[in-house]
Amino acid sequence: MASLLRIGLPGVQLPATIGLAGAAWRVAGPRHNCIMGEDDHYRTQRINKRNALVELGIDPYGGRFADVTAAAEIRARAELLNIASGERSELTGRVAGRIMLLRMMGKLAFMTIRDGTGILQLGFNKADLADQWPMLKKLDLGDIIGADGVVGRTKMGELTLWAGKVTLLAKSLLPPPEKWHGLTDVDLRYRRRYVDLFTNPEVREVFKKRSAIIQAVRQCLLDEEYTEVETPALQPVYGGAAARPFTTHHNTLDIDLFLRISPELYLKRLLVGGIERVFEISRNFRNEGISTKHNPEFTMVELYEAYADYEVMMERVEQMVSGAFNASAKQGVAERVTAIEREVARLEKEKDEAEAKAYMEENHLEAYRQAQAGITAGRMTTVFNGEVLDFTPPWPRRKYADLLKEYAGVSIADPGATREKARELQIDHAGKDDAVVINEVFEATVEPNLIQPTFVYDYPAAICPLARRHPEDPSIALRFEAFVAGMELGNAYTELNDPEIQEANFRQKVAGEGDETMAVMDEDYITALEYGMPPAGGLGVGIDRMVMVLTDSPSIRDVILFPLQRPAAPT
RNA sequence: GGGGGUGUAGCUCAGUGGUAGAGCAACGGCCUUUUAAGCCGUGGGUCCUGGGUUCGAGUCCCAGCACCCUCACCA
Repeated sequence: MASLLRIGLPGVQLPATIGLAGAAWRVAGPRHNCIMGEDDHYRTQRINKRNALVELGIDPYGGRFADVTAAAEIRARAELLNIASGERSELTGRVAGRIMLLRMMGKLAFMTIRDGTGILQLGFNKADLADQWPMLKKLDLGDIIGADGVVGRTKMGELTLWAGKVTLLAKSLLPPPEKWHGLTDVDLRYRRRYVDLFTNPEVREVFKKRSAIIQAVRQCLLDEEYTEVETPALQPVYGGAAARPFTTHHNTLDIDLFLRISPELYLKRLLVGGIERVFEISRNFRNEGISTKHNPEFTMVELYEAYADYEVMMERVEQMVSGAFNASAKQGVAERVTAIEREVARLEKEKDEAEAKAYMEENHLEAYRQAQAGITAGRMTTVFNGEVLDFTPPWPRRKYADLLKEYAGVSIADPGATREKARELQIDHAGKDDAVVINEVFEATVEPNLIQPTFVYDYPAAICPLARRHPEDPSIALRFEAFVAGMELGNAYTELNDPEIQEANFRQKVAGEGDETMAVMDEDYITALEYGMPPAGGLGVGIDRMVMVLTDSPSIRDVILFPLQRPAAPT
């Protein structure tokens, strides 16, 4: 991943400044409780420079800086002017951004700054800058500056804003990471995501895509006349999933509350209330393990549609993922191919064939080329963990029992054989219900093989207390899960709206589920069903995982800005 | 919780029981066309923590901590 991070623009950077509000900077002293050794000479030197700037009458933290032109806009406008190398144009502009690279050369200086749209080279010469030249020498990598100047090209042809005036907008007190490798320490990247973001362009791209994906999902549902709602995250009774909740306490009411593990039971209350198509993009909290696929808080879109069933929900999954694909991966694949090819070419030129080849393989160039070819042919192909995935609807629909037979070699109707298989797989099945054992065998044998997007439908009923039973086989529930890359992406039911069966299911203790059981009685939910809930299809899709597969991010922590971490040890 | 790996300068990383290293960054000097990257010089360390073995430990042993990967549980 480290080398991947360096695709694209060179990085550089510097952590944000903390706790320097008001006049505090005038007397800044050592900061305590810092994670790393930051009370060192790097910081001291920068504080000294900042103080020197104050002496020059400069506010080191700037202020409003109006009428800024984006770097990308400067680039686009310059493109139309056909400026020759070594020439300056008539085009003037004002830009602002963080100093990423800095090359001081006697009476001439170049900087590369970055704003939200990209990078731009600034050129300074002592004659043009006049009395601002001493100030320039007090600037460091990581500082945020503004510049006014005229657009031109250097002798080497690089687009450059030749600055006549420079404005300090924020002095940076901490040194940025190494400019070539960027910040690669995984722990530090998450703890100081702000540094990761301004250092590593690919990271910003992932989160821009995440935003675009969420927008696409929302738009898809709004287009289908869904209403977006917000339901409680603080719940007196938790439910809607098999998971352990976080507990908390409200002081005034003096009651214990749970952080929601799922919005399901509230959203279905809204079906009772007559909001017939309803969805929520909600944060859910599950007090369980952390892994590459699990963060204790994660984002789901859940939706419920009256008079529909789980087959309609399959179409909704395909619609949402298609929208999300077009909003993110489609462009991303082309960009990745270009970026990898560029880096391979550089390595071939500057290093050797072997290194270039290794890079090519490490970054799955062949898979990306295949995916791009697929897109050109009108398919929704992308790459995740080196595998080409094809999201083009319709996705394969496979019956749970058939897959169990295919991969585990056992019949869903033969608990004895299933237990035998469980023994073989070294799954502890003693004292567990048949359905639980079957599902554990399914998870062990089938799920890892579900690489391409696939709907698995008709689950054992005992593990689906909120789903309607199959009309012809009460041991089967009308439920499907969507899988991709061996990962569960979504889960859907034809919803159970019979209050008596629901109540019985809540009371049913399924052996082997441990603490993570869905059998938590919710009296008010039963009451709601007794008023009458329309038959409905319901669906939940993990947004984080969707972002993972659409951005080729191998860990869920790569798509969550601030994943949960143990607090840094005091120093 | 089990297994594997990592932890050395601000960052990225070398380091073979015997004086703690490189590149970038920083500081000083020179430099008007650089593209990660001019030249010369200088400074910079709780080698994750605590024990142990040893004449001597960054290196070997034990324990702990943090992070990553993986398995188990879950979405």
